[in-house]
Amino acid sequence: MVKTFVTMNQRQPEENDNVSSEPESPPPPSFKHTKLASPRKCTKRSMQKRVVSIPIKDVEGSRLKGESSAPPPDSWAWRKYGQKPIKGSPFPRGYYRCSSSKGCPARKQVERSRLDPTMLLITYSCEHNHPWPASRNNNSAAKKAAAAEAAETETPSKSTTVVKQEPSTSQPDTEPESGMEDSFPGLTDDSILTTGDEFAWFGEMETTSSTVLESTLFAERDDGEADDAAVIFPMREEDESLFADLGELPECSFVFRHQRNVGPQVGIC
DNA sequence: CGTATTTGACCTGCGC
DNA sequence: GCGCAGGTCAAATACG
Repeated sequence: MVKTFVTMNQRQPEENDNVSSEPESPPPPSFKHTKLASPRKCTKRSMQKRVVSIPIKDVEGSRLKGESSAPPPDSWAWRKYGQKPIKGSPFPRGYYRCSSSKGCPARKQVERSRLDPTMLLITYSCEHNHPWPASRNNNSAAKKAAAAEAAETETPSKSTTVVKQEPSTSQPDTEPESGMEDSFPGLTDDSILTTGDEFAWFGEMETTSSTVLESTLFAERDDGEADDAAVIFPMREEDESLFADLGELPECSFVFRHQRNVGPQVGIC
């Protein structure tokens, strides 16, 4: 339901490789067997991230064993590969790797919001320009997730989209009232859409009810205090046009069909 | 028995 | 250069 793409460009200013036509080679499937730096290079330098915040109640159906940060079900299979306590946060962060297909570079981190423990912050990341696997729901995890989602009886609600900053140290959620353009003057349509293709898969992410988008992209703002800023804005026409380009993705339309009954945001895929 | 999760150790990046 | 924190690995364990 979230339909914004964000490019992680938080370090070297010259890192325009996010929009480069020279895609970085995907990591070899075997890199995990070593402890070399390549995987980390992938995550830090050429990784795109997208942060989604959703109410925990919306994912309760999928939570297991009272886990504090169980991920909500979505169309992809995720395999947990780690969990770490985060400094300053009472809640651990879970690390998940995409298991929908072999060699899938996508990862996501799931943690509770420090400011609002009722919210789950989910950071999706994928190596820049790495194609998202065409297939999905092709393993037991995906099926389980789908089943959990199906079992979810809560009524989808709200259609508010929130875009906020999320610096690496994590920040509390606040709720400015201005729209995206006002809050993020440096953010152009280009800055978002240039990664749309690479993040096509993300348009498929199925979440429930309200959605919060958070991005470190905005952490580069002028005053530096924006770290704590979150911008909540209703999905509007310009936003729809912003996401319109993503509509060309066939699977995106799948999401649209899937959630067409939950509100106008489903049409902005 | 195969797969997923847990968890301690290890590695890397970054700030001081 | 050092220490800290975040991120990942991989062995052990749990689960279906």
